[in-house]
Amino acid sequence: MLTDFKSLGLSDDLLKAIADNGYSAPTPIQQKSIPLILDGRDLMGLAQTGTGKTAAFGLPLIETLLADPKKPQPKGTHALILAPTRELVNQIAKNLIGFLKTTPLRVTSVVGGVSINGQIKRLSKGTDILVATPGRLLDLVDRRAVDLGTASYLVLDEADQMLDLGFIHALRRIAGLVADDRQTLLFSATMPKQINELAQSYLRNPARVEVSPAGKTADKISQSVHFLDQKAKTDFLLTQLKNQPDDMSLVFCRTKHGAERLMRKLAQSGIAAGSIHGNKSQNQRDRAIKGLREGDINVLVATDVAARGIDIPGVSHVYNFELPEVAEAYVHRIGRTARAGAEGEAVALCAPEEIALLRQIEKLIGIDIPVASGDVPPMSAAEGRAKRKGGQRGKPQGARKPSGGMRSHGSTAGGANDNSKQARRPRRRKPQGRQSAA
DNA sequence: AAAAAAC
Repeated sequence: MLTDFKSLGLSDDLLKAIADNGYSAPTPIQQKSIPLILDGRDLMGLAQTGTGKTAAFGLPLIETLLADPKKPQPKGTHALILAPTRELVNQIAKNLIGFLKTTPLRVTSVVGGVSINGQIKRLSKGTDILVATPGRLLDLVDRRAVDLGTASYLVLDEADQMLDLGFIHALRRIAGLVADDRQTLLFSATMPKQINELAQSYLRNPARVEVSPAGKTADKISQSVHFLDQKAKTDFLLTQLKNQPDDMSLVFCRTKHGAERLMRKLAQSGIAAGSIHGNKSQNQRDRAIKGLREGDINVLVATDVAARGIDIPGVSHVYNFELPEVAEAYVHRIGRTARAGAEGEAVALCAPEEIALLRQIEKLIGIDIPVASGDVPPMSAAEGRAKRKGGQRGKPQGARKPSGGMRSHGSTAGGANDNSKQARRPRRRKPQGRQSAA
């Protein structure tokens, strides 16, 4: 059965904008999310990479704001969208602007790494939708350049990362500043169980839309793994890249230094390569992505700054030159290819010391990645035990456990069995206040 | 343990 955007409850103006932007039929995450959001529900939306999550929250948000009789206050904003990297914020804003051409709504994006003055000036006039990275937003809050109290919609893109250690502090502060009776929307392709629990405290009577199990990789990505020593990886990658001179590749490394070093080696060997990581200026970062997009380079070597959300059409290969420490990052990295129905290839290079990481990734995505070359290293006794036991991912010491009491509010002391699904506590029925009142 | 995110 064919569902179109019109039947999802969007108005004619927006339908025209959707068509003008080249969208024909809504994706499953859009079909399921849009009516719920228009209905005013809080939402947890989980869907594979490249299936249109931005429009899944952006379109109903715009529709709602168009119907909203309230005018934004001076310096105020109606809706706040947060994302973990500057590039992703800018991309979201760009997508939204595409839908707003025929409307009076204003989108403003604020990120670090660029002058703050223009952002202050724009915000002084108020905005309907504000897209931001957390650090710069809080800077603007401290300068009294933005009033979040008028924001009655909060969206967290890449929600599991926004709720993880590196962002949670800023996020809590921001959530305490937006309107208490807001509508909250969380979206991601991954949602680890521990983070999901924390996420619930930001939601009020939420609907959950899960198009496929969280962590599942996109269908059109063909995955493989090569086993080889760390020192053999560079030559291997060079051979691969030289065999596909017309393809567009993204190569992920574990560290900024490693990414820079690898990019130089590739460039010395005649590959048109660039790099992107947090040690580069924003200008350099933007140029690197633009370079890949416009064909000045074929290969972009990156850290996880480029792992999530970034949409570069035409990326045919994603190489995991080093496997990520956190299994979820693998799902996002390879999700830079095979977007919007395209096909793509994900190639992992696994050194013997990375085998445990590989097994964690396979456990998360629910498949064994086909071995394309090299010998499968023998499983150590410790790994054997861990795999048989199943259960815990990550370090036994609990490196990713949220610190302090940040998630203690929900589960009562003791927290006996975290695996008991729904049975444990009745907080669904009795929605205690969300985490928001600072 | 690394990366990201403010100056």
